[in-house]
Amino acid sequence: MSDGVAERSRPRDRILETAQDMFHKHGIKGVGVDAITEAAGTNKMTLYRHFESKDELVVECLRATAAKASRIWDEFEAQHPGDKLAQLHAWVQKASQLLSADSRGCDMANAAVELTETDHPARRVIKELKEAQREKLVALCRDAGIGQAELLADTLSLLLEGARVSMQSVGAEGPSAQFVRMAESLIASFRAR
Amino acid sequence: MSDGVAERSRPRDRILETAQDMFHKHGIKGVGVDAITEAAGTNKMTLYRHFESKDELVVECLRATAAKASRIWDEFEAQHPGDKLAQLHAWVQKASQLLSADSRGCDMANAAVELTETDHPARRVIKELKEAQREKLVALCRDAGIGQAELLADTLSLLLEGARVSMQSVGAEGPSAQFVRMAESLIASFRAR
DNA sequence: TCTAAAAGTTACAGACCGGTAACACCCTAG
DNA sequence: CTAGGGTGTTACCGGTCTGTAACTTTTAGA
Repeated sequence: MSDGVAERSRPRDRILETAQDMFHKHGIKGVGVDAITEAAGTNKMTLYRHFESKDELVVECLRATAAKASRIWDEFEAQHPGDKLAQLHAWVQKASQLLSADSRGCDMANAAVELTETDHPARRVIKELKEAQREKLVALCRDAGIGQAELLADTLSLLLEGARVSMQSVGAEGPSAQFVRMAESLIASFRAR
Repeated sequence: MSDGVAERSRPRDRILETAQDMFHKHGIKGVGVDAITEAAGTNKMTLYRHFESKDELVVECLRATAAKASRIWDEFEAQHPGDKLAQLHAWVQKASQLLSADSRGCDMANAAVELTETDHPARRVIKELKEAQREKLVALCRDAGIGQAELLADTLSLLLEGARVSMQSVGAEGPSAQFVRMAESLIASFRAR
């Protein structure tokens, strides 16, 4: 009898994974630590033995999701070794998959919207992780031989960020439905210069 | 002795205006009705005499901000009567002003991120108001003589939406700093077709 | 098997939340 | 002047939240 998400692993791992899922679905302020621990098949005391506060748990969740995202970049390299342009197209393809169905968008962006306290510990790591992702995309564009790599990377970033939040306000049939077409024609346009 | 935001107007108006400001700054779940009424120079009972719940207050706030935004479109027409292309450039200019300093982005998008309950009354109006804004921009692009008006409007929408959320995660010096350049070169590119 | 660490259990503190009841007040229209 | 609606005040309800204390049970390793 498995608890679905929560297999019999170490409680800390179960809490981290369950928290990621619940924060994503219901928002950070929309889910309490009691609900997390119950869904993870453990209890509140155990959570507070592994994480010094809910805020720190949030930080760890964001780091974990960023680590998962980072692994996707490794797949790009594995699928198209050395072919940076193909990897860029793979990025577009992967990004478009994030826009299907009922996804609730980017956890880091959502957290930035939700956690308005300017001194919240998560704000630091959100900025760090987002900047790291940006530099990865810039490097990919540059290595793909595109002249204005920073500008293309930033444009693609904003398009994706916008598409992921647009989905949450008007749904997947809104402007975000055209993401792939926008991104591909942008890349073509930049390559033509 | 004026209370800053809260002049001596009708309590309902003060509550509405104060709530808009506080929801924008601290988020919806980040501010309680007590804090709103206190800042508005009134009390909780008066709030509940004018709004049947906090959720309904949120809805009214979103409608109010949308109405303000709608007034800006009238300015475009007033400043450049009949010249739809100039109005489109004015839109870009106005949009870029939303990206300066420490703005917390679009209230409707933020609310969509924050209010994860699928049956929240605000979700209806967010979708309605966002779709209305989209159609306005599509019409503007079309009337400006651009062929693929829908695609340009959607691209500009996603860019702005992305820029406004990017600001909240990495700040105004991130990708959103290039918004004007992106938007203008997009418009030029669409016009050249 | 014995031991020590990890995990579970129960109860609780203190704060905040949305929302309501009852009552006193004030200000304006008639 | 008076009546009545809008407003202010205080107190309260029931619920939820993060975080902690004290204690018991389970688990894993030597």
